[in-house]
Amino acid sequence: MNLNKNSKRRKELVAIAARLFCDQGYESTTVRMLADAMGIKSGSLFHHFSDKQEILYAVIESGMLHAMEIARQTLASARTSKEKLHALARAHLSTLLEDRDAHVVAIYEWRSLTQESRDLLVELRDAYETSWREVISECHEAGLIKGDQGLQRRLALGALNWTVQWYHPDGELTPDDLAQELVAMVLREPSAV
Amino acid sequence: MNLNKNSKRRKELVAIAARLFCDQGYESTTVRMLADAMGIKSGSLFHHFSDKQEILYAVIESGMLHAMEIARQTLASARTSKEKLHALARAHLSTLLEDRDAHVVAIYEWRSLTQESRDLLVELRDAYETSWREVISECHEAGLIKGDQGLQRRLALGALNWTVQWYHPDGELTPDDLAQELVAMVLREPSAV
DNA sequence: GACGATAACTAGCGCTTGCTTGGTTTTATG
DNA sequence: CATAAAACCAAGCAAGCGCTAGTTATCGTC
Repeated sequence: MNLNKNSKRRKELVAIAARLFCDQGYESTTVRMLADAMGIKSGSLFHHFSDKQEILYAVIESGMLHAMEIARQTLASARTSKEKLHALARAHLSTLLEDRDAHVVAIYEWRSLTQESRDLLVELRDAYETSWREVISECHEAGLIKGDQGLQRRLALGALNWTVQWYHPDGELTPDDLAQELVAMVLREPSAV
Repeated sequence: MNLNKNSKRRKELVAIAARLFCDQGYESTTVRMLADAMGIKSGSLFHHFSDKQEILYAVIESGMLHAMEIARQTLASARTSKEKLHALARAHLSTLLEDRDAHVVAIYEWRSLTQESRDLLVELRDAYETSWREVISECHEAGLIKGDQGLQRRLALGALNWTVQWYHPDGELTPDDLAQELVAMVLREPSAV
């Protein structure tokens, strides 16, 4: 089996798997379907991945790493704590759209990961959410908002994650509108949309 | 096959199926597992349901019907539009907790329904969301809030539905705390928690 | 106590699943 | 241009899948 996790070929395969897992679900996607979509035979799949679950892990991990990178970049150019909150919301929506397949899979197929894989990914997610924790904490220190920070963070992230259920970027609402409205809700400011 | 959809026995079986589907996912739950948990043999399952997918449909339908009933009751005793919004949020959280299995299944296993089943359940869900549409519209007419009503409804329902991911009622936060905070966010009032 | 209806059982069919094996072709590198 | 590594293929195994067919127990009703 090829162990090079950063090979270009592997990334292609992971993206293809993400699409199938997103469209039909992990359990309903067979290794034969995956292989067909990848243009190889099902046996060849196991040259790239040790088993089917590892493909799922790779899909979710790639989505999370990408999300963290985008958040880091977007956050870099934000000054005030309100700007930072907006930056996080905007970055979150960006990855949810750009990398939709992987994130839908992360949300829906968590259960199919082995415990070991789950533990690894929980670490990644916690690292990501730390940015949110810090920024919301800043908003509190700046006096922009009061109350339970953990609750506010979870309600906000919930509202954002749920957008994969209904949001299509070809409508009237832009991702920026969504981010604006969410920040307004969290900071209890009048709606700007 | 037994066609009586309201039999007590069938409701028991549906509740058991809900638990297994919630814990392991629809595709990963075999008819043999279901039958074991029900205390019958796998063949006997098909005396009660025509196929596996019908069990999934029954689980989700029961959760939705229950949610609508709770919402109807809770709404009846609310007077002001703010009270109504709180009532809806509280009712939503109640069913999410009381009937957690069914709602988790509804969220995660939607994809495994046949198109026909999905269409039927979409009608139910739309009927339910109409309550939300009406109440949020009332809040706007009362001048409590401005902006895009559909966006606000979706962000609110998203935040609520996402609670199944993290909320455990044995912590410090009560469901009422959650409802209060959500209403405060939607109506842009200071946090009360 | 015979009857129909309900609910359960036994046995297994036909097919699909994830994965393995053993060997061949392609690609990259010194 | 020789060689190793990477990529692929054809074939198939063992296990498990949803579901069916035919049969037997249980129960209220006349």
